[in-house]
Amino acid sequence: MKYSRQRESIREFLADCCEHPTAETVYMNVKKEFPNISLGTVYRNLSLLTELGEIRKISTGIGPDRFDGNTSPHYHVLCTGCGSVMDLKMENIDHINIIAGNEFEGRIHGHITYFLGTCRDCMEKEKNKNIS
Amino acid sequence: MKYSRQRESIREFLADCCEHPTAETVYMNVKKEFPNISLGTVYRNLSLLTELGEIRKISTGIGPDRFDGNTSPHYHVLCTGCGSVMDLKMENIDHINIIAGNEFEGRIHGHITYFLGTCRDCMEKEKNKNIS
DNA sequence: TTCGGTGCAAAATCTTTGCATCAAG
DNA sequence: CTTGATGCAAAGATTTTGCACCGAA
Repeated sequence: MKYSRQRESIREFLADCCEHPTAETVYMNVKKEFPNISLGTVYRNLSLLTELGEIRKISTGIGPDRFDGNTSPHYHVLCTGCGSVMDLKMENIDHINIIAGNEFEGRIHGHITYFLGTCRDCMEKEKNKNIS
Repeated sequence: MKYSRQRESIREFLADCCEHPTAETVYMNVKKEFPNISLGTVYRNLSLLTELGEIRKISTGIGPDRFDGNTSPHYHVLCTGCGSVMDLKMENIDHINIIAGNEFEGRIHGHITYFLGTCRDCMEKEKNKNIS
């Protein structure tokens, strides 16, 4: 594959970014370095990097897809209050693949899981609402 | 909520349908009974029924959302070969919510999980390809 | 020089919505 | 009657793609 400065910039942005930006957010940020970059290029490179396994795509079905520069195996929580996506520090749960495979007449390769929850900030807000 | 024959037909189709149709597929089928029904009405009712908990929405991020008339707790496999979505008979894995909550500074309500796999048909096809 | 990558804009895909009309209560 | 639901079509939101040009090798 041929090198491209735009792709490199996207990769770097995702590596440094601890949130889980959408394509649009990546676009806005990479635009600072490459004012002429187009959204199409961002999408093309995000797909490419996802296929190469250099970044991960997070699809929750709620709003646009998000991307994660951290490819080490880990899970996410989607806060149902504010919609933010956070990393989750937790032990491996790959055993659920075995459980799923027990009565399935095919092969299970893996799973996609994200948790639904309420983040600390939203819990605060709830608490304050109940007081007032 | 006011009764509507269209909504009832959508609900019935999903209850009888053992696949996991997309909105488009629901539309095509309900059209047999209500030739004038519009896709907008189908979407409106699918959202409504999902909110009421009478059907479930399955978002995999691959292709359009799918819907499931079976609301009893169960999991799905997405065949990476043919894209079909199948029910999975398996024991409850709600303990992963506890695991996820252990080091999270908020509350975990639940999880969305689907498995990736190869269905029996696609395994057959793979086998035949290797022979020929 | 070659060929893959880019920018741009148009299109494709999926879903939601405004509005006049229809039908359930 | 009243009000929510429908049909239709237009618009929204997100993502993909065709094509001429540019830049990495």
